Amino acid sequence: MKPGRISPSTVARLPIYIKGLQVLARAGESPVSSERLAQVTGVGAPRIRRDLSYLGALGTPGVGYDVKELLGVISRCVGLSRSWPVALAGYGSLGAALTVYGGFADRNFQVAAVFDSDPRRIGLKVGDLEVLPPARLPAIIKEKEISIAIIASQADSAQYWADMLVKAGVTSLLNFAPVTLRVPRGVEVRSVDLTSEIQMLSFHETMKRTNGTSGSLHIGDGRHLSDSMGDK
Amino acid sequence: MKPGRISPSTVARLPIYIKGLQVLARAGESPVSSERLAQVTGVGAPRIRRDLSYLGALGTPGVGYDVKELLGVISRCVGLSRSWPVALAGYGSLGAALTVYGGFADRNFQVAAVFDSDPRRIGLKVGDLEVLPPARLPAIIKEKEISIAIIASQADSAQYWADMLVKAGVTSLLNFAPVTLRVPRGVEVRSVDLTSEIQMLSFHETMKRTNGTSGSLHIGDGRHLSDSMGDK
DNA sequence: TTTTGTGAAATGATTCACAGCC
DNA sequence: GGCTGTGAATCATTTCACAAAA
Repeated sequence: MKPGRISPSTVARLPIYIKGLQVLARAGESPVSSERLAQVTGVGAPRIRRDLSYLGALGTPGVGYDVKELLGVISRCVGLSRSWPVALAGYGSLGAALTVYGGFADRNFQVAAVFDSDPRRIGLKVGDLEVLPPARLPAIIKEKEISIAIIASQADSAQYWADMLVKAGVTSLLNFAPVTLRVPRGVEVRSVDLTSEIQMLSFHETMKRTNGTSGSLHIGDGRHLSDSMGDK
Repeated sequence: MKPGRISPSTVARLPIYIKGLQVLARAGESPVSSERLAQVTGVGAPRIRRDLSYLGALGTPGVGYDVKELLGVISRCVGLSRSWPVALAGYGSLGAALTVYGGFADRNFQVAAVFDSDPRRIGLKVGDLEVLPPARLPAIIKEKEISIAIIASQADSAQYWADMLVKAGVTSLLNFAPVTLRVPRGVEVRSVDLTSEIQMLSFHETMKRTNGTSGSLHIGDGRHLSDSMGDK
């Protein structure tokens, strides 16, 4: 494979490996074989070996991978060697839940600014921050050098926030609103949609009831996590 | 293509088509060409035509697809011709936000039972339901014939809920906890993990800063997708 | 003329299988 | 003996390009 280029499917699995390795690290289990890591992550061992080979030769034949070292390499690769300030657009109950949620507890991602256009929410305290109006967005994004933002607004204002965030310099968006965002080239969008996810599940249930009762019918993209299609 | 078999990638796009078609239907735009639908959904026109061909011949050459008819076919296919009772395991702030959210407003999915193991939460009112302890789970799942569940618990109890739900008869799980769930064959799991999603974004940002400044580096799985909930 | 539906080609991802190293 | 890393094979998905339909 071409150096410097890691395939989307592989990128989608790196967080899974991180999660699995963290569990193993806490248990003091090291080294780990691709087979063992396969048990922990649910990803096939050959895929794991190929994915890891993209990050450089990391394992020792006959032994396996050193858990701490591997965790370090993957973490660095996905950018966890630094802390990322994140902007949140939309402070409804989902936005509020997200600020509390565990993902931010690890300190690699910090909510650095919260915006909402509803006057009843502007000024609310969020930890040591407060909810700001859209007018403040461009200056704050630049001042705090924020490049990642989460959109947790209503569907009808999601594109508005996306446009404003991108214009201000944000190049990665995590969208929770149920709309397809239009963004310029070079801006990465990950969308997480409860409706879509649950529809995929009801599709699965519908197939199980319609097609024969074959329990081995396997629908779903295998990605453990959000995605795409291709999820993921 | 083999009848009865729709590829995972296609399934992941059906909700996108539904969303796009709903927009077009509200605008009274019909018929729609694959090219037009491509503009609205961000999915390529040839992919759309092939995906739709899996559902049976639906379009009229030279004209396009009838929006209402197409919406009906896809909706039926993903199981939206009936209503699905859904169980929620874990009633923390995320769980609470999910019950409020838009995804459930369309009445195809209704929260039919809420469970939590924290005594301080058991008994809380959730609409006309109340939060129940794990001991009540098996009977309720059977009684209400629930086959789809959402896990919105902490990471450390997610597997516990998954095991209990599956044993009670649930065959589709939507997991919001940042762990890889182990489930038997035939059980479908979709995982939505804020941490993973945001790590994929920080990977993107890291690559942009590391590799040349090429703005066209395209990471991510291409799913435009979108998804879920607004912030009422 | 417009647009679908689909073989055929191209691209991408996963698995196999084994040489080479510890 | 055990396990990694990887070329080759397999499998899946996407795109191309065009014949047939309206």
